[in-house]
Amino acid sequence: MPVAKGSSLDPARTRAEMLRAASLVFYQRGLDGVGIAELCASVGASKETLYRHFGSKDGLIEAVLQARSDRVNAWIRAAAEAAGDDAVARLTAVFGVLGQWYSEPDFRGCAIVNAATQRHVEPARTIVARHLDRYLELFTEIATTAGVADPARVGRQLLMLLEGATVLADHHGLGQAAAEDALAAGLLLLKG
Amino acid sequence: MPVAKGSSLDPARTRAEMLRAASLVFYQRGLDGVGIAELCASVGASKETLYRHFGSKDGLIEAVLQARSDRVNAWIRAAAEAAGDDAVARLTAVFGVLGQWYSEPDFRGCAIVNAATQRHVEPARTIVARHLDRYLELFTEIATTAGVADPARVGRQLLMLLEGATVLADHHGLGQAAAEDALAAGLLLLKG
DNA sequence: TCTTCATCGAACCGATCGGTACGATGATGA
DNA sequence: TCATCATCGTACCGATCGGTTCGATGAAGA
Repeated sequence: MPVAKGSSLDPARTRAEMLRAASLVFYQRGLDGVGIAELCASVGASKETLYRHFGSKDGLIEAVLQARSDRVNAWIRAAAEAAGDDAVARLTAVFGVLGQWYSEPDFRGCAIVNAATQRHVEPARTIVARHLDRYLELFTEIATTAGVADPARVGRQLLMLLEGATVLADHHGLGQAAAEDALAAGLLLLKG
Repeated sequence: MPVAKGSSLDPARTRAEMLRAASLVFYQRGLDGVGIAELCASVGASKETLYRHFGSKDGLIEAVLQARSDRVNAWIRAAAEAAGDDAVARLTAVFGVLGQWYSEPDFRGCAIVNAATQRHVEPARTIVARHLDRYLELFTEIATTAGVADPARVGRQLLMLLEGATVLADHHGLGQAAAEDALAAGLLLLKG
């Protein structure tokens, strides 16, 4: 049998699959660019199931953004920690994975920042603020390790380079080159 | 009499007023966040007039973005040129006006970049690309004047700082401080 | 076996949207 | 004076949207 009619699989599995599909399509076409009905059809679920899991479209969006923020943060953190304790090596590793990301054919900028741009409402603004805070924490650590005079400021400046590089990679076709330029500027900041 | 019923004023004046109102409300609430009917009501015009001037909502959006890009470019250029020929003074002037902008209570990031994020279609992407090109031209000029080794790269890095500072000012409540941090980093880049 | 529960699929709802059509109104220029 | 034109206001259209409801179906646990 292809798909069961009743309770098909693990409910948690269904929920995760919805999150995955929604994350992809929201990122590619925007939060208002895809409807609930189409989204449900794409994962073979019914609206009722979606609304039981997420309550509303905004609830789904919030869950999507939170999951994506967690995933990106883990990804960047892992790259930094795999590079060891040296500040230069860690920063190089971070912009290295960013460069990979920028080069993906479906890259469309930062999904969390993009979403907050489309929905000027509290939940989205809160999630993007926390997302940036986690970046900031990492960059401030790196700046501290590098022994710069004002690690907090250098952390903010590194974060600006990251976000700026993301915008240029998206809207100016720079791709990997954006990450390289940003890294070069970041290394200069670390040297003081 | 409050408002005339027939051809009220200069048609060009009506068009400009529509552009102004649309620019504001699209910026504050997003392209999909405001409908044509409400927009027309807010300027006391009829839908027929709007569609005669702009053809479609997308046509209106395109005109709004183009006008805003021109206005921002002129604003930044004027600030740079008023600062004289010195590279440091010019860069300081540019981030000075950016800091003012970031401090405005209704600041919501770069309207052109935001719009391109909401509409992944060609016209918007083209306008944002040209918008960034004009920034890049200015920053490359400044880098050249400063005598850095690779003015094109430094120009891109300065643009990243601008876009990154814009994102942080919007989503992290940094306001003017974002411009100051970005300027400090930019000055370091100009020194090589 | 019987009950409970998650699920599907489809119908349905009210609201809103972008866009069009039309009659009435008044300003402009011949 | 008369025709032209831009405009308003309103009604209307088809489509789409987020969200709800309901009967049928089947899996899991008592």
